[in-house]
Amino acid sequence: MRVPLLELNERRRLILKLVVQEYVETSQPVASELLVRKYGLNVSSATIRNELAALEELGFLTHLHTSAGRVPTDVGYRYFVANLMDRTPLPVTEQRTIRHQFYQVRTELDQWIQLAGAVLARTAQNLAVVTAPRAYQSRFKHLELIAIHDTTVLLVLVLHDGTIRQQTFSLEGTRSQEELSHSALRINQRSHDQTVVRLEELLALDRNASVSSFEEIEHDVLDLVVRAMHQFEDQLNQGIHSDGLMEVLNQPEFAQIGRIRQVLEIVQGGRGLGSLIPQALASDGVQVVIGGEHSHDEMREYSVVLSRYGVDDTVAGVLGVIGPTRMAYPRTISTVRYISTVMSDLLGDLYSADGGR
Amino acid sequence: MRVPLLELNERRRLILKLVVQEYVETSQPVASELLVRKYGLNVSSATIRNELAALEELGFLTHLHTSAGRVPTDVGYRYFVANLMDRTPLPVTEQRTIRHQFYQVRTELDQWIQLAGAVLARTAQNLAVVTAPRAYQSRFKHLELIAIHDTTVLLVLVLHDGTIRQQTFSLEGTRSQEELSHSALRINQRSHDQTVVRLEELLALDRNASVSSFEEIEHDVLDLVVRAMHQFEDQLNQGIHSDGLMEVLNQPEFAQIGRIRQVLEIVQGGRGLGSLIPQALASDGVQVVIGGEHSHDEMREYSVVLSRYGVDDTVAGVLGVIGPTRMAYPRTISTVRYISTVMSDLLGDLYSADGGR
DNA sequence: ATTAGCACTCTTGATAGGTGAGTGCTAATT
DNA sequence: AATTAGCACTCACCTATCAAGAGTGCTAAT
Repeated sequence: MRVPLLELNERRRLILKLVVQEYVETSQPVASELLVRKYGLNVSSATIRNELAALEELGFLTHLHTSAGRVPTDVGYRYFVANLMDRTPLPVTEQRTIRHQFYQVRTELDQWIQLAGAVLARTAQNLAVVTAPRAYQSRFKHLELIAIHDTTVLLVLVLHDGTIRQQTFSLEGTRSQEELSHSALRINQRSHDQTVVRLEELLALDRNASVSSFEEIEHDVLDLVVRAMHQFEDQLNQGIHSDGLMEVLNQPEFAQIGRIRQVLEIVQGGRGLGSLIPQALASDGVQVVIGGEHSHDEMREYSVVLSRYGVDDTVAGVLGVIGPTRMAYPRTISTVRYISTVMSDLLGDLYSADGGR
Repeated sequence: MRVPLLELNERRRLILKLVVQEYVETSQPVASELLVRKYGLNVSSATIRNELAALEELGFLTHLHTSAGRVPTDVGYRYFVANLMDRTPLPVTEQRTIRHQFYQVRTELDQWIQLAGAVLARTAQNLAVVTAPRAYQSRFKHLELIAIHDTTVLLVLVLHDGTIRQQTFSLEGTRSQEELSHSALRINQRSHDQTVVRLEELLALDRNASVSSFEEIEHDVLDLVVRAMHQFEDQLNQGIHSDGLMEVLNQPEFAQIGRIRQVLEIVQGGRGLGSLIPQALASDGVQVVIGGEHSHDEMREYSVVLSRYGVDDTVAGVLGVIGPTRMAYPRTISTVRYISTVMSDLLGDLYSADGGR
């Protein structure tokens, strides 16, 4: 219905669907005879062969060599995902198991990310990627200064989106914890909910003013804060958490180390992912990019299923799965969709309607 | 000198050394002819063959098959490490490069760990592992309570050893930031530098007292703190940071995915590592365990070079390298040793003589 | 003690033949 | 017009065989 140009009759749709499902399951080229036997089709294998040849002519299937069974092309997978696959959500029992695990560790953001990666990787049997949720514009929320010893101070910076940065720095002289706490209080009062840009303005203004409202140490601390926040924004695409290397090792596609190296490069270097993630952040629902549809050559042999998660226009991250084009799309898509809603719910608890103040 | 039983004459020592070096470099079995040609030995290949046969008889070398060159056994590597290898420290230029990188990111502990892993993996061309430094007994240092919204509060817990834990929790009613800060202050004053055990006693005492010195919310928070600290101590062997998968993929030993899976299991599951790390923590200097010397079967094909790093009896972690027994021991050992001193120095800045108060 | 010489062993790579799975086509059937 | 039985054909895959080459181990000479 959606793509009348590529409309197929019922039988061809069924056959294409079966070929995709069978190939995804067994990773073996699918033969005409097997389809007839396994699925009890009431036609002979010769008929199926004719249909397979037609589907190949139309670009949905290929051959590796003359006497091999059929294998879906990227176009075939795309048609399957768009028109043929069952769109059943994740079984309720699985939903419960997953949600339960998240509520078990309802404590730390980092753990949610780890858990999302682990669950995704295990259920999709592929490599999972999760980015930390990021506020659209990071705002200062709170800082603490803690005397470590003598002249060393630990700065703990809490941003509006819940992320925490810590770093140590050295002072010229010694300060007591009381003095540090006092400085922190003064900074917190003046900087609450400010963006980096605003903080920089504030800082510049104060430096030029004849009577500064900040002490020297407070200036230094704010400098650190500004630098940390900038650094943070630059890291947007960095820090992609991944899991499931063990899983992909079991996929026959990764029997040769060359493929493993490729995937490792994609996940670590992230050139190919780098462009997909902002795209997914800007979209709603689950995005599926199949093999040759990728704009980056290095990803032409892989498929990616991504979804944004987060709270409206407040804070958002991306999670998804990378695997060979021979991927269990229905299951992967519903898992990605479900986990993204769970993560969104969890974030929602953190940032209610008032936007996290 | 050290092991008179296994004392070898000069020529055999030289030949064993050359075989090990040659095999480590080329990963090809070493032939008698090659040794003569490449190293200009003033004897014939037949003589070398006799010596090789003798070294094999003594257990230092093997054969894969009759017409193959010699390969060191684990015993051979051990003798090499103990008696033959050059013990030159890392070249000063490399030392400077490495130290420079650490001072570049002199901010966050997590970054030191990451950097140590990255540098180790790259220079040793193998898998690097780094555990976070842990205080021998974790003590409470400081906590902060930050109002996220309505009833949700972010608890930031700073431990004595510089580690930071964060988690959110919900309150019954609403509290202002001022109230929360006040509670935090009260807890901080009473709990500073206490161990978990002591905190629990304090908490129990206070609960039984007719007039409690803590408010209800403060009890709840302290409960969370105690639980977090316990959880933290249980995690001792967890959270091993690793790096260098890309590196090991280039080693010919890992041409088959079976080996990759093995190594991944060692690093992730850490059964084999689990017993080595406490051992390394309790020792001084660099520990080398070669192949069959491992007590865990799963590690019999790998060698491990580990070193403790840290400050005296205050805080310590472990870092090292895992690779095939065919490993560049001199280089790996000096790198591990050097990076452990750098990390120790950095930690020393954090915990000076007074023990980090 | 050393070494030249040589037989012997075992890997590696190439080649060839056999097998079987699966297609594509043709002609017969419904 | 669609379906199908029948069969030739193709190609990957496996196995066997062979030749070449590398390297050892031994023997006998130095």
